Amino acid sequence: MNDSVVEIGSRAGALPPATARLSDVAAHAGVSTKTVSRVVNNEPNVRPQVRERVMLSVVTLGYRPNAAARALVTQRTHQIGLITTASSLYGPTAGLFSLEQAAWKAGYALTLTTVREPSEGELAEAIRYLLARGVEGVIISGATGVLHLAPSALAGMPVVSTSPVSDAAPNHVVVDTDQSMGARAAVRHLYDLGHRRIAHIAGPLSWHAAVQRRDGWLRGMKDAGLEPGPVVEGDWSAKSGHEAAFSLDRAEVTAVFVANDHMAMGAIRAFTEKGIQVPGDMSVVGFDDVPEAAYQMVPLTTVRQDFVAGAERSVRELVQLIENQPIETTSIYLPTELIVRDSTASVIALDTA
Amino acid sequence: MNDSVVEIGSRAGALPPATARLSDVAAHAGVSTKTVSRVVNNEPNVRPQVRERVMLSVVTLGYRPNAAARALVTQRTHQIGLITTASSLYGPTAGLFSLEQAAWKAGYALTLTTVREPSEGELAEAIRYLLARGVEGVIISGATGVLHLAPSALAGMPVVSTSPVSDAAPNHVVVDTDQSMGARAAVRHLYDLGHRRIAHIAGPLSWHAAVQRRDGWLRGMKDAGLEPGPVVEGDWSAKSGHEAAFSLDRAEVTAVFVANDHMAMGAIRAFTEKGIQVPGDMSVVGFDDVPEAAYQMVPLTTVRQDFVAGAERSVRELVQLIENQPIETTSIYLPTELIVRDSTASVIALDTA
DNA sequence: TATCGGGTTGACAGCGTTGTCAGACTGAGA
DNA sequence: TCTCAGTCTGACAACGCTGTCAACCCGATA
Repeated sequence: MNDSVVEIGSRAGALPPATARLSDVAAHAGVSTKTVSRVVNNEPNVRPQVRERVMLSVVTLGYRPNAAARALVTQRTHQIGLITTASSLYGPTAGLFSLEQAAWKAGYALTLTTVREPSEGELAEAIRYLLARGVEGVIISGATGVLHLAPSALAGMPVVSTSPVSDAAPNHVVVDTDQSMGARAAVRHLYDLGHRRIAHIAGPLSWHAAVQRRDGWLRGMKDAGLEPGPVVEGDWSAKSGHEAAFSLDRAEVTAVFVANDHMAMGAIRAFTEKGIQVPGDMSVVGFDDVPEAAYQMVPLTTVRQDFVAGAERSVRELVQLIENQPIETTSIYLPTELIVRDSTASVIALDTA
Repeated sequence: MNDSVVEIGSRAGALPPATARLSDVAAHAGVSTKTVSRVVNNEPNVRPQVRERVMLSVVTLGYRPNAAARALVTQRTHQIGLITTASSLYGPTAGLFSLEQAAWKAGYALTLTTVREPSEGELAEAIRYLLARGVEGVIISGATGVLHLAPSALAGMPVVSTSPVSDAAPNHVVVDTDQSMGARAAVRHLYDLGHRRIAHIAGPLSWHAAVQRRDGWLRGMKDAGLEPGPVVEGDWSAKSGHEAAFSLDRAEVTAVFVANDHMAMGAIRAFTEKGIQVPGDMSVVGFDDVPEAAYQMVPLTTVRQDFVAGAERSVRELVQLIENQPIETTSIYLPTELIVRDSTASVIALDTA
């Protein structure tokens, strides 16, 4: 007895390669498997002395519970699936790690799945895949327009997504930042600076987020009594922002609301190439507030999203769904924040120039 | 019989909510569970007629195999764990999705884990966590200096990482881009442009990648017979690049090799603020080739890494390790590519200016 | 017709764990 | 000392699947 204590204390070298089972621990400690199970799961009704002896055996044998066996009998896997678009866009990515941390804290593991294109077919395949892995709920992030999820494919599984779903599913919550409000704030900001002709460089309109931002811009223009300027559709990339900006005419437009920061960077670059100064001749507002936005040659005015908060909220809602706790609402929209930097300026300055 | 065929054909409405078991399918098809198992697993020795009947029952009942039960009996989970740093840095992130796709293709699911700080303790915790989840191998990405992995913690589990491991473990392969060579190429490029006083803005030197790039720069300087300029350590962020650049003296230095693109962006911004033109007065080379690097106000000369190739290779090696196939080498270094754009210029132009 | 061999099928055990339930043990009170 | 309630402990079945092995069927051959 004392010997083994010493051995543990000194972190005896190699652990047994083949992992011990509950019954091995039981034999080693001289108790039943059930008692070991109780100790391992921190259940009550075990004499402290026995508990200690069992724990010692657990450590000595390097016992680790077998997740599959446990899942089989408890019918719980404590796994949640994440479906996201396979692109290193800042948005979907930024939330990813917060998602994992939140899931970890809640006692769940994250299984990752990607879809190239958020088509109904690919989505269904991803869901099947996760279902087969035994996940207890799914988070659908970033991608896609309104989701068309065959309810049968989901089999009643809890889902949290950033996009709304066509058929109102029973176990579904939408958690997203309030894209539309963010866009309206951007327009308002430009309006307050005296801009009246404001264009929009949109994201790919197959994305719900892109539609939301465009609609927010439209709404903002209408609210201000302005005629919406031209809209050009990009694909979120700096490259596409660069191209889009080339098609914008300085005579028609004094400001652009761009659907994300990377396109905004491309746009600013394009304006510069055309001899249009930002913000002197043209104001630009981005969206996302990527970390490097503040350190561009022209620090970017942009709309900040709180991806961390979104991720945490998503996990919270999903876990509530999984554990059958009551949920308050089925759609949650998180606030955005306008960050004013140097890429926007008063139109007065322009006119006097 | 015909009835059910029709029902299937018309995609009869709601599927049963509780998922059917193998025995249910067996009963429905009038065969043994073993036969259903054979059909589901595509094993031979089942009469085509029976096979079809079983498949029909599978579809009718909406049967999905129970992963836990399967894992329990086969002792295989087909899950691999990913440990990565919880930051939306471009590098670790860019490979993530390729990793998932490669794993999917190889028939494995990815379980995600993050560590805040790649300390020995956090790493051990993450490994324990993954082990408890039953992963068959682990990929450690991005983070950290030389890994100190207690072999006991790993319990002989296959590991692929981007950083080398202190104790040579038996089941371990390193897959990384050849950071050092990339850095040397950058220095060489600056040298060829006539630069002789070249500084370095390094990443956090707790990162293996940062050390590699700094050492590559040092080596490149030595190879060219140059005295290494000052080194300033950043934290990968644009902000830190901005700060670092402020401490660099134009009188001492005509070029900077920056350890990643985002710091390079911050540095360029800082130089501009100080009235130092890039590339006129100062050449800057980045590292990574982030998508927006080409669309900066000063398009960035940088060293491109192929994250996709790295991810695919990592999965390939890990799967080989898991499936006990022979591996060729225990460390693999992928090539980089120098992308020359506008942030570097000949030093001649500088002198004449 | 009897025998043989291949393809096909099913009975049964077992993977490692937890839930159920009955039994054993304990100390307090009569 | 005996009873009783409460605490502790273990035997056993079950979770859903696959591996093993024996049994069966069939046509071909002797």
